[in-house]
Amino acid sequence: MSSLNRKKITEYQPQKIEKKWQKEWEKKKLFQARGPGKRARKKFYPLIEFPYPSGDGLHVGHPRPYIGMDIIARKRRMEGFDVLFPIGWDAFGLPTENYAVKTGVHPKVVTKKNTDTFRRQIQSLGISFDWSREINTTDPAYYKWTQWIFLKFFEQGLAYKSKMPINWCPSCKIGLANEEAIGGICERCEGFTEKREKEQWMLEITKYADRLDRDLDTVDYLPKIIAQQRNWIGRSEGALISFTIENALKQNVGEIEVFTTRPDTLFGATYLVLAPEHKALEKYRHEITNFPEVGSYALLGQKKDERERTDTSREKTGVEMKGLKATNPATGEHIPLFVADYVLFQYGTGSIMAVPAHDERDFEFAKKFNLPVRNVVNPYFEHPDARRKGQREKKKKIILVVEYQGKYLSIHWKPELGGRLFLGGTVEEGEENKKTALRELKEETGYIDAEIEEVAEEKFFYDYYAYSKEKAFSAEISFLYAHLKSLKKIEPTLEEKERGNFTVEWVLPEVAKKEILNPPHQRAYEIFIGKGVYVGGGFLSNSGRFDGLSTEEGGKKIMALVGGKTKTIYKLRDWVFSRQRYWGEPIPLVFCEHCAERMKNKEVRNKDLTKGEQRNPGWIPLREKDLPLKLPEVKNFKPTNDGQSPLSSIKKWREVKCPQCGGKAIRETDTMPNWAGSSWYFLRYTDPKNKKEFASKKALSYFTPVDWYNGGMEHTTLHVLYSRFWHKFLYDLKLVPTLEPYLKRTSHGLILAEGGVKMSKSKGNVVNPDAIVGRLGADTLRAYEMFMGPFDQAIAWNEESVAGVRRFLERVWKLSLLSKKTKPSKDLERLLHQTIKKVSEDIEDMKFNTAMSAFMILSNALEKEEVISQEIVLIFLRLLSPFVPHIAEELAHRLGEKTSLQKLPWPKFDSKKLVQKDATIAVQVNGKVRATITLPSSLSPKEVQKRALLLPQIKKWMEGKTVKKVIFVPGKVLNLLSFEEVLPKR
RNA sequence: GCCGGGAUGGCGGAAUCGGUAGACGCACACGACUCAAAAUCGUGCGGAGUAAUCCAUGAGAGUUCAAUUCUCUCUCCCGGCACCA
Repeated sequence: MSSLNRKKITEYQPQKIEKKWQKEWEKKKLFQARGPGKRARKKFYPLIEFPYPSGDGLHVGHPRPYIGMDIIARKRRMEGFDVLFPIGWDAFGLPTENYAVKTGVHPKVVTKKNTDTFRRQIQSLGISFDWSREINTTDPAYYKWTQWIFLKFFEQGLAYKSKMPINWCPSCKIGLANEEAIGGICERCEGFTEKREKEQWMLEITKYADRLDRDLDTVDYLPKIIAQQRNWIGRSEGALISFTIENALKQNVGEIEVFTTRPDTLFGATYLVLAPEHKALEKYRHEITNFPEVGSYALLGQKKDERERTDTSREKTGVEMKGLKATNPATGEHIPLFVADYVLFQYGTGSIMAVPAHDERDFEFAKKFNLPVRNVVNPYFEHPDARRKGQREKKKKIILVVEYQGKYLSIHWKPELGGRLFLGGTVEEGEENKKTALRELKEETGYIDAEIEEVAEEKFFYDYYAYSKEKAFSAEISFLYAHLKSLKKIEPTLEEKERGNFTVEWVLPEVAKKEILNPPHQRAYEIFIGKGVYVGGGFLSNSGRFDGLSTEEGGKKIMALVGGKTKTIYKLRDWVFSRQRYWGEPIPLVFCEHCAERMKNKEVRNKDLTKGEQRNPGWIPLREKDLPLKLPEVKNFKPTNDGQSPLSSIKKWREVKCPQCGGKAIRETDTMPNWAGSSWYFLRYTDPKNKKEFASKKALSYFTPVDWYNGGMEHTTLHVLYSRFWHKFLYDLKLVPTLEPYLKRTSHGLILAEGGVKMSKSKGNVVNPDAIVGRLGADTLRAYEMFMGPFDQAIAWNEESVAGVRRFLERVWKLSLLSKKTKPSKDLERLLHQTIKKVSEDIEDMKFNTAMSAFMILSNALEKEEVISQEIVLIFLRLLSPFVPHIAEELAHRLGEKTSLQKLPWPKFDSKKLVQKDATIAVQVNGKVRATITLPSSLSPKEVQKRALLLPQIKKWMEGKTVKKVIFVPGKVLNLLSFEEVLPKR
C-alpha cells in the first residue's frame, strides 16, 4: 500500500450517496423501457418472479434474484438494449386472507400496507426496475383480464366443472389448500383432514401435455428444470389392449381395455385388475356373483385418502370379481378379474393386465392371492468384452445356488477370473441340468449330500469373453437351487487350470448380494434369495410362436396379433381451478336453471352455444362489458360452515340476472387460485395501462417473449408449467405472438440463516435487509449477496463476511479518489482486460461470485501501484456499476464523469492486450511438478526444454536419467519422462 | 424405488475441451502504527516433517506421461417424483 494513506480523502458513507443516486435515476427515467417506437431497438426482457407481499416484509433472501437479474439488466442497457425490467405484486392469496380473518382488517387494506413496505424496501436497494409499469394482481383493472382469459378457456371448452376431492378439516369446518394440509394435517388446528367431494372448476391442461413436453426442446431452460417438468408431465408410451369379458354362462358381455407399456409380456398376463372407481364395476354388477363383497371393497378403497392409498409399504389388498372371466387375447386363456386399490383410476384406463413374472406389484399381489406366475422374458446381457472378439461359441451352462444352514455356497475366484460367484458349470452333450449341477458341485467342492429343490423357469442369455480360454461364448444359463443336507464330502476332482484359483466359501445372503457382481450370478441371487422379479428386456419365452424374439420386436408382433393400439399417456392431471375463498379473482360465471332447462329440451341449437356452454349446461359467462366482476365488500372473510366460499353468504351478490335470458341466476361463488394472476402477468407488463386489451399486439410483438426468466425451483412444476399452458392457449387464439413465454429460465438458491437453517419469523432468525442497508449500505448488501457463493446454490448468511465486502468497497472508494491521470503499466492494462473478459462472461453465466473475486483481484493490484491510473479506474467503475451502482456512479462523478454509467457503453476487452509476454510453466519430471520457470511465451518447445534442464531443481531430479519422452503444453506444462522410472504398467 | 444435483483447508468457495489443487473472501496467528484498544497496513495460514520430501479434492478401482476434472463400483447429503402399469 503505497499512496492510500498519504492524503486525507472523504469517507465512504453510503447513506449519503445511495438515496441521492436513486433519485437521480428516477428523475432521468433511466430504467423506463421505451417500447415500440419510430426507431426500433434491440429489446431485452429480463424477468424475476413478482413477489407476494407478505406482512413480514422483505428478508435478505428476496433480493438475491433481483440483484442477479439487475446486474444482467444493467449490463444489457450499457450494451445498447431497450430493457424492460418490470416489477409488480402477486397479491391475492391465503396469508393475507388469514390475517384478515383474524383481525377483521380488509385484505385490500393489508395488501396496500404490505406492498408499500415491499416497495420502499426494494427501492432502497437500487434495483433498476421500471416502476412506471408496476402491476398488482388484486387491482380490478388487472384482474379484469385474468377473468377475461378465463372466459376464453370457458368459451373454448377447456374449463369444466367436475367433482373433485378437497382437503376438509372437520374441526375447523373449512376446505384447505393442499399447502395447508400437508401430510393430511390441518395447518390451523393440527387435526386430521379428510377428503370431501366438491364440484370444482377445472382447466384442461392435459390437452396441452404433449406440447408442454415436446416444446421443452425449443427453450433454453436449465437441464434440471427441463428434467423436473418432463418428470411431472410424465409422458409414457404404451399400448391399449382389449380383453373380452365373459360371464358365468360363458356369454360375451363386453370388453375391458388396459394400458400397458409392456405388450411384449402379454403371454404372461394371468389376471386383470381394475381400480375401485372403474365403471365396469357398475356395468357388470349383475354378472358379478359376489358383488356385495366387491362393491364394499371398492367403496372403501375410494374413501381412503391418498396418503393411505399410495403408501407402497402397505400390503396389497383386493377382491376377485367372481362370475367374470377375461380372455387373454394372445393365449385365449380365461383369466380372473380383481378389483384392487393398487391400481389407480386416474392413470391410463384405470385397469391393468397383471404380469406377475415381470412386474413387482403384480408379483406381490399374485403371491398373496396365489395366482399363477408365468415367466415370458428371459434376460439377455452382452458383456462389452464379447463385442469385438470374433465368433461366439454357443454353450449351455448352469448356475447352482446351494444353501446350508442359512448360508450360501460361493466359489470365490481370483478377481481376473470373475471374483465371487455361485457355483457354475457347463452342461455336457446330452446331460440333464440337474445332473450337471450335482456333478459340478462334487467336482469343484467335493460336497455330495445335496438335493435339487428348484429349477427356475427363467433362463439367462449371456454373451461374454472367457480370458482363460481366450474365446467368446454365447451361453444359455439355467438356474438351479439345492439344499445341502450335510457337509459330507469327497476329494474334489479339479482340472489343472482350476487348481488354486478359487476358494470355497459359505456366505451370508448380504455378502452374496453385495459381492456377487457377475450379471447371471446376480440374477441367480434375485431368483432364489432376493425374490426379485425380472423387469428388464431380453428374449421371449412361453409366448407361442414369438419365442426367441427380442422383447422389442416381439412386442410389436404381439400388438399386431391382438390389434392393440399404441397410446401415449401422461401423469399430469387437470388443474383444479376453484378455491372456496374470498381473496381471489371471482369466477365470472353464473348458473341459470332456466337456460339449463332450455338446453336440455333442445330449445337452443348447439351451434349457438360456445363449447363451454355445451360442456357445462346452464353455466353462462358474463359479458365482456361487465368485466371486471369486482369482489364485493364484506365484513366476514371466513368460509361458511359447509366449506363454501365466504362469497356464497352474500345474497345480494349471489343472486343475479342471467346475462343470457335475463332470468334468475346464481353466481359462481368460488374464486380463482393464486396461480391465475401469475399465469400471464409478464404479458401485462408490456402494456400495463391498456384498458381495451390485456396488452396491445404491438407491445406484445415488440417485447415478448421474455428473454430471461429467473425464479425459484419450487415454481418449476406449477407456476412455470401453468403459465406455459396459458401462453400456448393464448397463442392458439392468436392473442400472443410466440409459442413459448420464456426463452430462458434459470434459478437461484435460497439464502438461509446463519447455521444453515431456513429463515423464519417463528425461529426469530430473519435478517432484514433494512438493517444491512442502514448500517453498511445497499451496495454492500448487493455485493455480498453476489459474492457469498454460487447463485444457484442455497447458502447461509454470514455477518462477518458481509463486513469483508464492505471493506472491499472502502478500498475501491479510496483508490478511486487517489487515482491520477497517468498511463497505466502494461501489466495492469493486461489485468484490466482479463477482468473485462472474465466479468463479461461470468455475468452471462450468473457466476457473480467469481466476477466479484475478479474485481477484488483488480483492486488489489491497483492498490499496489505507485500511482493509480484514473483511466483504469474509470473502466473498473463501469464494470462495477451493475453490481454496486451507487458507489460506482458517485466515484465516477467525483472523477469528473458527467454521464450516468448506465448510459456509457459496457467495456470491451482487446484480445491483443490479453496476450502475456511471459508464461510461467510448470516443469514436471515423470508427471510430478518439480519446478516452475517463467519464459517468453514465444519460445519453441525445444528451447523451453533446454532451459528447464538447466534449472537446479530439475538437474537434481534428472540426475543419471535420460529424457525419453517430452510432453509440452504451451504456456502450462513441460513434462519430462525419463526411461528408468516410467516402466510399462503391464 | 426412480429422476436430478452434490461431497475440495477451520469456514464460504475457486480451478472441470485432463495440465502448477486451494483463486477471492472470512476466521485465525504474528508484526507495524498506538500509552492502549479498535480501525488500518504488512506477513503467514491444507496435513506430517528440522529439512529434503511425502501425503491430501467422500471411499475403492480403472484409463493416462498427467485425474478435483473422464469411466466403473460404493457411501453419505440435498432437491423432485413416487403402487404412474
